[in-house]
Amino acid sequence: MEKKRNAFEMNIAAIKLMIEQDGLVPGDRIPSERELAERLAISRPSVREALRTLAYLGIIETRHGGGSFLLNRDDHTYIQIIAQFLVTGDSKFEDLAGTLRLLEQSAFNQMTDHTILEEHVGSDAAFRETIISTVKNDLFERIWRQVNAFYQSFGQGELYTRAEREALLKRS
Amino acid sequence: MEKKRNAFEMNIAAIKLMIEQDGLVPGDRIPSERELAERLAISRPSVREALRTLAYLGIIETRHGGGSFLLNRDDHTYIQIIAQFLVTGDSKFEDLAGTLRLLEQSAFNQMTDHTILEEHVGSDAAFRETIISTVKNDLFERIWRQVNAFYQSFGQGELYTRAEREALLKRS
DNA sequence: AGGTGGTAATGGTCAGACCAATTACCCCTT
DNA sequence: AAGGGGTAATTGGTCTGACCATTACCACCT
Repeated sequence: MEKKRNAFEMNIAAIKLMIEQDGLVPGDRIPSERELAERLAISRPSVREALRTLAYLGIIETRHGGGSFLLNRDDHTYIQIIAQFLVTGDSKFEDLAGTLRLLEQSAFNQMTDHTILEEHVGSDAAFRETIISTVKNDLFERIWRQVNAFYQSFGQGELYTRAEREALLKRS
Repeated sequence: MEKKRNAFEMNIAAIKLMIEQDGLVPGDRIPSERELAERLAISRPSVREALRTLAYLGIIETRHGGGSFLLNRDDHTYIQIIAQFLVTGDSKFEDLAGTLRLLEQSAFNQMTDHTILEEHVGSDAAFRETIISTVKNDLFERIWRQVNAFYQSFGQGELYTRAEREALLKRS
């Protein structure tokens, strides 16, 4: 008997259920706030609290005067949200570079053919991007991309020098 | 010049900033909705929309009549939220295990002394936890912990068999 | 000092209003 | 009939105020 839960979470679940039952697909418009309030028998402020959360998570997009629309899964931003809260803690900046090195090293080690990196040895960004892309793991890639974005936001330059990149290739 | 952003997201950022500036730590009570509305010069409904989102993400916890409290980072529930939305689609669950393996492999490779792992070879969880802890990188450890929590939420068992763990040690 | 009750503070929810932006529609012109 | 323009309706954005439910606080009584 734990169906109590917060009414707020129930509202989110109800909206998601309604979206599913109505057979809405990404790009479709969901009912207006006033219509949702009526169908769910709750007030518009309550509907808005749920919709704002869904919008923050990237599930939907709201356009002033236009309505709310279901977004594609690729547009979902919860990964960014997680990273945002992960990084804004007391983690030190040098952790960023260290984490990037660890991620890229593990990706590099699992590569079977390193020759495709030779053409990118001149560019730090392309070199590292190529390494990550060979993993063929979407979650891993998104994590790396987020950490890298934070690293870049600090205005840092290259993570490796050209000599380091060449040494990596020579060693393999 | 893209500081426009949604007022809603600015409110969330403002609340997070206020929490930081006030030096609040997990467990502390944050100002009441009415006080927040006054300090941020916005209405209570707007404050609530932001607070409900933070509560849904597990950043804060609200108690009816009691107030809102800052939660521990470990209590954050965005992992469950992601799972909730991700699991309904063509979720690539295997990405989880793959990402964990990559993270732990990179951590393992940069260890200089593998002997401390011998006493934990009997426990998959302790074995992997020990590997990660040797990195001494807070951000890396938090990322791994989140991904691992996500993996555990699927009710999965051991990531490696005992034989695999022993083979790892023997090879080093 | 300990328990107890009342009161204040706080979150939960709602109704209604008004503004801003967009969309839909109808009418007019050509 | 087709196109364009302008107005009305729709929809999200925000606020005010109110009331209830729950909790926290504190003075009071025993």
